[in-house]
Amino acid sequence: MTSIERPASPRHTRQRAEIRQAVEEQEGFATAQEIHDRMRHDGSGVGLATVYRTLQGLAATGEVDAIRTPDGQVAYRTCSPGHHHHLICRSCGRTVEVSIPSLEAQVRALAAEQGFAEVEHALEFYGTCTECARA
Amino acid sequence: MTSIERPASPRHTRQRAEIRQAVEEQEGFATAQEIHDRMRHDGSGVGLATVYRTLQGLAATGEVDAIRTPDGQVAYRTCSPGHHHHLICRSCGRTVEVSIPSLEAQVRALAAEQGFAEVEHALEFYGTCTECARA
DNA sequence: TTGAAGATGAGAATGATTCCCATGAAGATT
DNA sequence: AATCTTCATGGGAATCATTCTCATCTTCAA
Ligand SMILES: [Mn+2]
Ligand SMILES: [Mn+2]
Ligand SMILES: [Zn+2]
Ligand SMILES: [Zn+2]
Repeated sequence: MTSIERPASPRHTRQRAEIRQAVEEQEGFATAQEIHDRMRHDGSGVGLATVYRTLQGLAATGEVDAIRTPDGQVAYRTCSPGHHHHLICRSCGRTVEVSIPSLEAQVRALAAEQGFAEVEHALEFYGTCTECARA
Repeated sequence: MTSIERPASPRHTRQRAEIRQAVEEQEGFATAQEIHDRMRHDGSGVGLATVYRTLQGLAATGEVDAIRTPDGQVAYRTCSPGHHHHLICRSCGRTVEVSIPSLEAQVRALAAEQGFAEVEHALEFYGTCTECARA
């Protein structure tokens, strides 16, 4: 039998480095297009498709977090390691990482109770931060 | 000053009735396109745009629940009233409604703690149900 | 240095959702 | 019931984020 293809470790390229840096510099979440725009504005010539591909890759390995915004777009951000969720300001994008240990426990309990396996969950909070509240 | 436009109560039309019924009959969540397909298959001549518009309206009034699937599409379902979340089977679509009182409390606490206002959250669980597990 | 496996970029293609607008119905008013 | 105003409908075009294609570079192991 042939062995199952294992994803080779990604190659180190200038583009990948630039993209990684762009995501690290930014505050809050940004979409592939927004990141690409900023890179372009800063003189980079990286292609949009490459930004999409690379961000997906980084998200797959957990190097960056990906969420789906309420309007359906995917947004990325460099986050602290480990499982956590986000409290995001709808108007300015300010993001606070939050972890809810008791929730994680209940999720496992509920899943087991219902006989569900391999349960994943995505939880994001959207609100208005103090700053934006007075405006 | 002019009064702010208030959304007039929607008119009762054959299409709206058909769509409402289609959503009620279905099990689990379905996208506008899936619902439209099924209606078409059952002899209805309702237009796709109308299905999209109507489902959005029903979701806005809370008459149906709308969620965004992991792959980005919007799916609808008739649910029991009140705030709750869903445990959804990735392969067969079977859906279980769950409510997590302690989570709701912590959300309010976290929001207040961080000074965020008008915080909303969406939480859905995706897993494999017992049935689909043995297959 | 070479070559094979990958990565890139430009533009085309996709696909869900929204828009547009001419036409058809709902419902309030005579 | 006839009329009128307003909203709803539908079908096809338009959007727009994301993915795909593929010819052309790069990386990196040998
Ligand atoms: Mn985070
Ligand atoms: Mn429900
Ligand atoms: Zn803010
Ligand atoms: Zn199942």
